[in-house]
Amino acid sequence: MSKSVLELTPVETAACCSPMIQEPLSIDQADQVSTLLKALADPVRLRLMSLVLSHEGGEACVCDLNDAFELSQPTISHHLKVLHEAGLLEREKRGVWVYYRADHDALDSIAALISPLRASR
Amino acid sequence: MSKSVLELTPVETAACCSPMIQEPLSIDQADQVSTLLKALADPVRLRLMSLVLSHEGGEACVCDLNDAFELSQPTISHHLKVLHEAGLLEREKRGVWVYYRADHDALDSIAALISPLRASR
DNA sequence: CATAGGCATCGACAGCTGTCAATATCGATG
DNA sequence: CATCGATATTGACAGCTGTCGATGCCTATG
Repeated sequence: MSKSVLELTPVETAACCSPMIQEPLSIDQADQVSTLLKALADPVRLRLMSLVLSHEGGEACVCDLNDAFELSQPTISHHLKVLHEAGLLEREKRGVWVYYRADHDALDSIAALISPLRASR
Repeated sequence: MSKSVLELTPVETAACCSPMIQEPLSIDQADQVSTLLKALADPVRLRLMSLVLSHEGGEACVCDLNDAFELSQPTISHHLKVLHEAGLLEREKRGVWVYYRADHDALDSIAALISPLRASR
């Protein structure tokens, strides 16, 4: 999933407009976007994303992430898996440690839908 | 809930930065944002939002919305209630009909978090 | 090669979620 | 005031989700 999930027509790509304002989302578009939003719509996973994004180098080791929560290690591992399978986090194993970094294509897919709603009246 | 749910410091409001990049989300911020995202993270509710947003006048009658889905009337009513209670849709009864329109403050709260992620790297 | 530690997977379980049929509510209208 | 039509509420149920303890896998290191 290296390409943006949400395919936009030229009209939809215009600065002012989003598929959500320009015209109703198709069923397929809604399914794709909701998959991404479901992955993000959890307080633990939001904090995981923000920890990775704000960490130096834009990546964080699982060991660091575990320490930021009062949750069991399997639970954090589960949340990281959800984010990874949704395409929001990339995983890289280096030696004993596993590092996660944000996948900006997936973030773009969400932002492309949500951002244009901001300025509209 | 007429005020933005997500309070931003001046630094966070700067054009380039989001709380998610600038520094990790607080637990409270994550809880608030995830509440909004949970309401939005459903294909039916995404389509409902887009139908309301793209409808002329920025509002839509429940009767129109029901016709757009092959779901029972109580199910659509349930989804509208979820969006309304999350603060994403405003409800107004006029005569026999009920009209829904988007609450742009709530949409701003989400966009303020997500939009800045778009340009980053 | 035995051990230790970092991380993932498995199995279980309580709680939440989406859906529907049935029913209630409420305003318009005859 | 009796009825009808537009929405909401209720109750029920299957399926999904977040969490944990136990366990497995893999890599470094002695």
